[in-house]
Amino acid sequence: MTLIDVAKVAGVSPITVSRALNRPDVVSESARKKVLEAVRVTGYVPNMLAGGLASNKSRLIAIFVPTIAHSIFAETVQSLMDHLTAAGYQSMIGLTGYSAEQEERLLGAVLGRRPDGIVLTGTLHTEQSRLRLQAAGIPVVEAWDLGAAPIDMQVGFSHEQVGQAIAKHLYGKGYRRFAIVSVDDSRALKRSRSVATQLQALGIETVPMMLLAAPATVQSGREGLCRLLTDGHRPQVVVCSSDTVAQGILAEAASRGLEIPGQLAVMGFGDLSSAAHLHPALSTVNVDGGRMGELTANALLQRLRDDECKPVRVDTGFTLVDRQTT
Amino acid sequence: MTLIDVAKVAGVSPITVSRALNRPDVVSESARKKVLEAVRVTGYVPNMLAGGLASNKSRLIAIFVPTIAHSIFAETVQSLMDHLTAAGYQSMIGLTGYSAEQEERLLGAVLGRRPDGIVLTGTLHTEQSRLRLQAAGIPVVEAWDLGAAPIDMQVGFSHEQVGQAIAKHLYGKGYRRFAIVSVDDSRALKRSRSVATQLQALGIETVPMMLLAAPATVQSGREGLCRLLTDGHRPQVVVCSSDTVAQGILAEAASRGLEIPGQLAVMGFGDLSSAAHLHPALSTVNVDGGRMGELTANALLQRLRDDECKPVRVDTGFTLVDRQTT
DNA sequence: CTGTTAGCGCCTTCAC
DNA sequence: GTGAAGGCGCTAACAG
Repeated sequence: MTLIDVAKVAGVSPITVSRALNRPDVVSESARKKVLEAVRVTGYVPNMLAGGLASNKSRLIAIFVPTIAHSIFAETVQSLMDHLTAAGYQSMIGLTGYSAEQEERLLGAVLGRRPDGIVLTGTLHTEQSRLRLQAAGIPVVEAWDLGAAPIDMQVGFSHEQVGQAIAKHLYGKGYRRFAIVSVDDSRALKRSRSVATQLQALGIETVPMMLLAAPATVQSGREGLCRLLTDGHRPQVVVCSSDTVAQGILAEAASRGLEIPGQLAVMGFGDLSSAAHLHPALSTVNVDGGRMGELTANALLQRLRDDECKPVRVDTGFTLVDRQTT
Repeated sequence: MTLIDVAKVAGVSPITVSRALNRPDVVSESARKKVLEAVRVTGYVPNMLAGGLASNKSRLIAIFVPTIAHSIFAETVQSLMDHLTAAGYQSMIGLTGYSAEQEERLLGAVLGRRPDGIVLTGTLHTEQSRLRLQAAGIPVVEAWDLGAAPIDMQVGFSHEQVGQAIAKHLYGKGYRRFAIVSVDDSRALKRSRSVATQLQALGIETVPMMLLAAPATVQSGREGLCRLLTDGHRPQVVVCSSDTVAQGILAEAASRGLEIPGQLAVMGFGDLSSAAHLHPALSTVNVDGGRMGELTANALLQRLRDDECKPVRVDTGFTLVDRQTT
């Protein structure tokens, strides 16, 4: 079934069918009716490969995420996809979480589909990849960060500020013996280092930090606490690089009979909607992933409509939620 | 940058470039080298829209999932995508979790990309959608179920058997006062009803069942237990339609000071890798989502290679894990 | 092993 | 408001 078949059935020229489907307002009422009816009768499904080739527009947005399972970005991606779908765009998810080599292959394959735009949630691992992205000449939004040297647009927050907020808040509550359990990922490290730096500025000399291999798992969180205690550290509060790590800490603490937050307070980090029920006394820094997805979609769609509009840079902020009674 | 540019640089004809890239084995060593070098120099990225249009093969697999955030299918999708990527296919995720109307539009849009195959994880909501899928004439795999009237291939397990296994196991442990908290989703209902039916066969007359609106959330799980208790039920064990619901039950039980599993035992259901750390005494029926993804990919890839191979129907089974000490 | 020819299904441009 | 011609970038089929 092609446009031509539909045109024959409708008794108009192929181009009129195309217009009736893509720019209904530019076609007469009667022509549009005939075409729509013919589409219904024939069960015609427009071929977007052909359409994209001819128009040089794919109506496709590529979304890069480190992983999809238990991802801190899940809400963002869901919301982003919803908003893009509503605007008539489709999304293609690329999983970057593995080797840098695989990431480059993936980028090549995705770029081959000629997406109209690209969203990055995690970070691209190689400079080469960043260059190819730039070379593609399409709008790019980096989400979940507000780092230096943006490729194009950014929608996110400052990981340094998160770390500072955590340090100040916990210090203000009177804690003096800290520990950090962090995944070895660039943004997680930004937050963790910022916590340590700020604590030092407040006079806390030593802040033991356990570094775990990415990706974060509950299991690695458990191990983090184990090693901390084995090494002889006795923190009053553990700052985690993510809620997943925090969950591991909580599980390990439970199995050791440690009272939360009395004997050990825990601070997590993650998406607003995912952490709420992990533990009644788990404090967290929350980010609204859904909103970030929406803002990302808006930034992209605006640029897609108006190529010359100024590049967006949105600070979505974050919220420190204290659930500790102490 | 087009194939023709590369051909000029390499000093061969366009078709040789095409072949060097797509079927390297049918091209001479020297030609291949020249082409690869020219590709490197030019930074050429093949246009898959054009390629797909010409060859009538998109190297694209569509994956339909109800939702991506906190999804029971996350591991399956991740694994599936990994395996498809390794085989040179890209995946396009469609989110079906909302209105039936939206689902039909989505299906139309996705079919417009001419995917080479389709994977369904959740169920399609309308008959119309099923028909369009059949009409597309491409391989379809339904995952996470082994229901009657398969569209094409199936990789999954029997939800009825899950229900029966749960009922028999808990009855065998001596429980006599049951309750079910289930989400209102076709497969969840299959499991929950099967539990109730089997319990009745074992002589348990009344099994109160709380039905919650989909999608399952931790919050709805909490409410399920609240309503159960408010209604005067005092179950020894609550069977949940998913781990997410179970998590809600656990949270609510904790806030009421109910001992798990002494005062209230809980049975969940879900993916192997996600439930492990929710609660030390949470029993579950586990399904290996990663393996299901792999088997799904294999079924699809095999069919894609050999169009005439017999349609696959794989029972992946499930595992009942009892973590209760009682 | 390599090249030529033709066309995939649609949209752009320009004319009416 | 509608149509005719041409081409988007690539590959199938056939020829050499």
